Amino acid sequence: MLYTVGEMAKKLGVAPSTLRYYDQEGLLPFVERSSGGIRVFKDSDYEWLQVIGCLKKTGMQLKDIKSFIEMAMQGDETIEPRLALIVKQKESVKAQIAELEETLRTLEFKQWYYETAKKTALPPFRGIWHLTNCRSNFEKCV
Amino acid sequence: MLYTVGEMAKKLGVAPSTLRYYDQEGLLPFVERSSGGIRVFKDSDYEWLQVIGCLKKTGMQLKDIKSFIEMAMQGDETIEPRLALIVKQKESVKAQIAELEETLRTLEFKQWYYETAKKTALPPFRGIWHLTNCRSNFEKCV
DNA sequence: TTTTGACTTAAAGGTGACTTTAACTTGTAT
DNA sequence: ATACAAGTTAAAGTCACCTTTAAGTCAAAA
Repeated sequence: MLYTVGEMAKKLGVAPSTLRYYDQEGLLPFVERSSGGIRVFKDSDYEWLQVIGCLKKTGMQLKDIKSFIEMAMQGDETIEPRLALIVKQKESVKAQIAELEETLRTLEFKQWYYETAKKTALPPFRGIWHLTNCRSNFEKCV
Repeated sequence: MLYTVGEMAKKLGVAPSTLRYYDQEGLLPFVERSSGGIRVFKDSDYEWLQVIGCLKKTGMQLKDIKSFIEMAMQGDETIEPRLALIVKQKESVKAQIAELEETLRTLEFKQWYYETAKKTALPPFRGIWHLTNCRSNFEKCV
């Protein structure tokens, strides 16, 4: 199965210009061209693009994704550094999750605060600190 | 306790230029000035800045944080929309966590793949699909 | 009082990731 | 054969978020 840039973009849910930009930036060295110069995407290219998408979701920059793709194109001799990079990204994603969970807890406290303020028509906490599940690093209740 | 822009920046772990930029963008309407025009940060301003930091961590844009701050400056009459916004951000953060957890699972599979490839010096999966904990939305093993 | 370091502003510069534009080409459908 | 949608490129534009620069001011210490 073969695809034009527009078809592949649709399949991925991105703009065609995004794929052209990635190609220009050297992220798509695997994509071939027709005799007339038109990009021809294969199913295996879709899988490459899924890898790019996965790395992007980890917050990796395009230039680093490019390096990864270049390594992968080299073949099995680059398995070690690629593995190292995957492990590094795993740790990064774990840290991002931990930070978002902390942020979530802060938001939950703020929600509780606003809901209490609404009910009582007064700021909460008039000597009831010990009753609340409030956060140790307590912040201004805005 | 009072702070200059440099001291507050240090306390927050950001560049002084960042605080000046936020002020310029209208995110810090609460910060007062000395007679000579120097910004004077109070402890309560630190707490405002923590709120800004929290919202930034949810991925909110500066212009939306500005709206939130402006509402909070209005007082209790804006509690309802502020609560709604907090709840919305909570959902957004939950979705971000879910996506990162999915990404993490993909990375874990890739790590397993590379480690197996290293051991066997051959790509994994030669009829052993059913033995693996591999992902249903299987991707090219790059 | 003078020095010195940190402050002030407006304006320009930088970065990352695209998107848009303009002029042109390709390739399929009638 | 011709039209036409969708492809091509280089270059410029956009957006969010800062950072840097330049020229000048403030205020605490020597």
